[in-house]
Amino acid sequence: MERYNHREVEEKWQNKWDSEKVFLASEDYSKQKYYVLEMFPYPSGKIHMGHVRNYTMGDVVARYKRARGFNVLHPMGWDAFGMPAENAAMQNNIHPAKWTYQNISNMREQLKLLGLSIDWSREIATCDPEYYQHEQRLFLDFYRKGLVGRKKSKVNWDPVDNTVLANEQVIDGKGWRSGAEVETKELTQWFFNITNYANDLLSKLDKLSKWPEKVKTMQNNWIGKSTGLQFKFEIVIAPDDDCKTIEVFTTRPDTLFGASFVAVAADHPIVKKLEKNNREINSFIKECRSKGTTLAEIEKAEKIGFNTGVKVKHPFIKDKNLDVYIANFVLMEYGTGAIFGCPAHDQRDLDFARKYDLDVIPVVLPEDIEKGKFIIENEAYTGNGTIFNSDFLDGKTIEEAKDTIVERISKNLIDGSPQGQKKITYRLRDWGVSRQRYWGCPIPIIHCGDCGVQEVPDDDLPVRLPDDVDFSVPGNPLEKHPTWKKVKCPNCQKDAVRETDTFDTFVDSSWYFARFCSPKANQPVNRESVDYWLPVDQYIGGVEHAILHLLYSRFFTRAMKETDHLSLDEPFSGLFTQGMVTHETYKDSSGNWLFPEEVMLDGSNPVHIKTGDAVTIGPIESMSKSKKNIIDPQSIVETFGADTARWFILSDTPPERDIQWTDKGAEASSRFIQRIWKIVNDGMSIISGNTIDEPKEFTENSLNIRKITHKAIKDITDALENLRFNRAIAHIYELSNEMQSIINKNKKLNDISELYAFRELLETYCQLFAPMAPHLAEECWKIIGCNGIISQREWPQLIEKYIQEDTVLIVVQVNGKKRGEIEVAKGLSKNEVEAAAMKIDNVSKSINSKIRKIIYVPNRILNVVI
RNA sequence: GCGGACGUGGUGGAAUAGGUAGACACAAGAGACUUAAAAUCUCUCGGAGGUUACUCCGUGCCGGUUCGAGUCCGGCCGUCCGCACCA
Repeated sequence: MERYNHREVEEKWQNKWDSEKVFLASEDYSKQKYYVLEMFPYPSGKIHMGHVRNYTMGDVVARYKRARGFNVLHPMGWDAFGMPAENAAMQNNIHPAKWTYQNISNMREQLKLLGLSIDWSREIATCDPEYYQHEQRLFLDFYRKGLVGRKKSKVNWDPVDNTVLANEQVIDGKGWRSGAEVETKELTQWFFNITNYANDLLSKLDKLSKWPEKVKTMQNNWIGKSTGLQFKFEIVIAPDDDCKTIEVFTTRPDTLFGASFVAVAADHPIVKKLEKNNREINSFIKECRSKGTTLAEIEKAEKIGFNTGVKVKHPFIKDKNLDVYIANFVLMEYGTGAIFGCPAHDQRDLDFARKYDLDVIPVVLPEDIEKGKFIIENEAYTGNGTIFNSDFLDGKTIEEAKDTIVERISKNLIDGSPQGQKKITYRLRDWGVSRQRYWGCPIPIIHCGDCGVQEVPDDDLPVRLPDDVDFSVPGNPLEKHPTWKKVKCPNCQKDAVRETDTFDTFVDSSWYFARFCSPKANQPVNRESVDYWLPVDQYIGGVEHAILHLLYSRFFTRAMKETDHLSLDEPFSGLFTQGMVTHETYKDSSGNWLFPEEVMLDGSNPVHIKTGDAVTIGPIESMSKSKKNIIDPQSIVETFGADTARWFILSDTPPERDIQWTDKGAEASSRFIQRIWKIVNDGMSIISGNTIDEPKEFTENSLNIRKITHKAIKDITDALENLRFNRAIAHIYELSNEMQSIINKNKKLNDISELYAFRELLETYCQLFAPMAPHLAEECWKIIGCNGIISQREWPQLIEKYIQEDTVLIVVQVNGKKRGEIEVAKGLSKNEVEAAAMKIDNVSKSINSKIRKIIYVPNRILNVVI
């Protein structure tokens, strides 16, 4: 027997699959389809272990479903627009397109080495005008349907580089390149009106039964539906005569009598008026903005406020006025950008009240506390109770009080309209898609001084990115390009300018799954194709996309339905979110990170290979370039082969959890690949290579072999159906151990039924591990003399009768503790099992008092309670 | 800060419906084969006690429900992820 040579074998079968077109999806729409998709990669240059994990999982599903007879669509493409290409252009003076396409071609080669069963004929890259022209078409279709709008929004502005910064480019409030203090600036930008669908996106989550609960919960919270009261405070002391009211939103109208202040966002319209001739307010607002633009930063920042001097009238307490503060924790994006604060029953309001010495008036009394003894210290009371200190609400429950307030306030009229009404608010905001960058899909709009916003006419699509761009000066190259933006207005033919913003790359990835169905269609999608292939049956990717990408895709699907491109709402019927790949980290004595290949073990002490210096092993973290704890998949594939890499990445760790890459584990996987090869070869020799027709009768021994075979079919099929790849592999190990022991016990099999049973086992074995280690499986299939390509074989059929047992093992407990076990015929009565159990010495010994009751779970457990 | 998850031997993990905790693997140790090594094959492997039979303890911590809890409930501790311009 020759040692298994992964280099030769893997290349051979990859070529064979290619030349036989084994993995092309069929356009025969009468077949039952299965669409499996992994989130497509950003072409950063090299594949990483996260990709290996993601694409291997998808590949196992694709191969398994193909074997189950489905017409499988398993495509691959590139999320090819984005900032890194522009950074490369600036740093290395290489054109973003050139950089991107080099990376794509490099990564494509690397992916091919993994032996993925991908239909490469459908490959797409989002930076290709062939792709993005259709995105422009979709944008215009959405625009006409009112799904697109323009509004002002804030961006991070680097005043030195004169450029907009992404959140990740702002480090400690400073620009990453210039180091300048980042400012916030308002720009008019394009938005998709995702909030139109807020309720639909929320309510249809329930129907996504094959999505992880946690992702649905996260989306649910993200959309953040809340029902409350929106009402106007009348202003008593105003900044000017135009300001008559401030409108607030609250989910706790029942606490209105506990209100002690009103707070507005720093960019509330009223603040803009106040700010004009007030230096103090001006500097306060600057301070608010310096705390950062992300939600996390804002909410982590210390709660600060500024008393504006404006006062409003309490709607129900005569002569009571509330001070209006500007507060950094009130957000313009949510509700009305203004709130009333009830410190006794909201922690944030309480912290604020303590800081500025405001009244704390409790209005909800907990059930078990007396009125006089209920004191709020430093913890707000948010629980249930009875309303008090609240005039006409006293004695009511929270719910009753809410209803009463809503009713009363809607009857108050201000200038003839109700002072307030019940209102549903969402946390979800419209999706800002404008980016002031070059390497993205141009937004197909023309701005005319006279006619305003104009669509680019259909005949002029696509709007292509210019090739000749200059990255030597900071800022958007499209803006700075000498000619590109200069066009005639399609309406009046006068001079006009193109929109120089490009799309957020999330737009590109919000519909690529639909494009894969008909990647060459001359409209965004071909209706017949998408109607057949969509939805994606199994989508697999990182949990970091649980909210944005998935929500945007769900929105796009709805918008494409409304514009007659699709006929469904939900793009992904099954979703799986995989964990990350982690590795130990290493640091040298001066605290520099080291690559794993720079470290070796001297005895049990890690040392630097070159210098011999001691190395500290740090915590296990997800692989990242900055910490250098990365393992290059290509070198793993070269050393051990693709099957080993695939095997390791699927073994042991459940797919949704983080997996730790270890050298030992990779070596063990490699050894196991060799072991399979040996078992198959040894197996062939104990049946002397025989092929036997199915005999009429089976010996006990051969029935045992068939039991092993069919038990394995059941276990591995179950595991794969549920994406429990680690368990599928554990069952392969188990099966291998069984086969090993048959081989050890029998130098040669002679009985016809045993020969038949063992050959069945050998063939089944190869088929069962084929989705995980496909190259090895093809080669083994050939060695055992089977024809054709195993990747095209039908999945082995489970025959139930071979795995049926007539006896069961029943555990006998006394007071819940195991005291023995008995093997009895299946389906025995409680009395019979009881009698058998009492015969066990250890059981009768431990029953030292009267039996109180006996619990019997048929065929499982008997518990004697004394 | 808000939201979401996770926590089981030296290690990764298994336990599908509340019913034998530790499948399978890694590491470690012992043995067989070999002139030797590698490879391969076989066995042991949560802790404590006991010659064996077996007993007690044990799934982050504290409490609860139950005949029975890794699994369900309440509270805590720890770790990780997301937070709208990274993709």
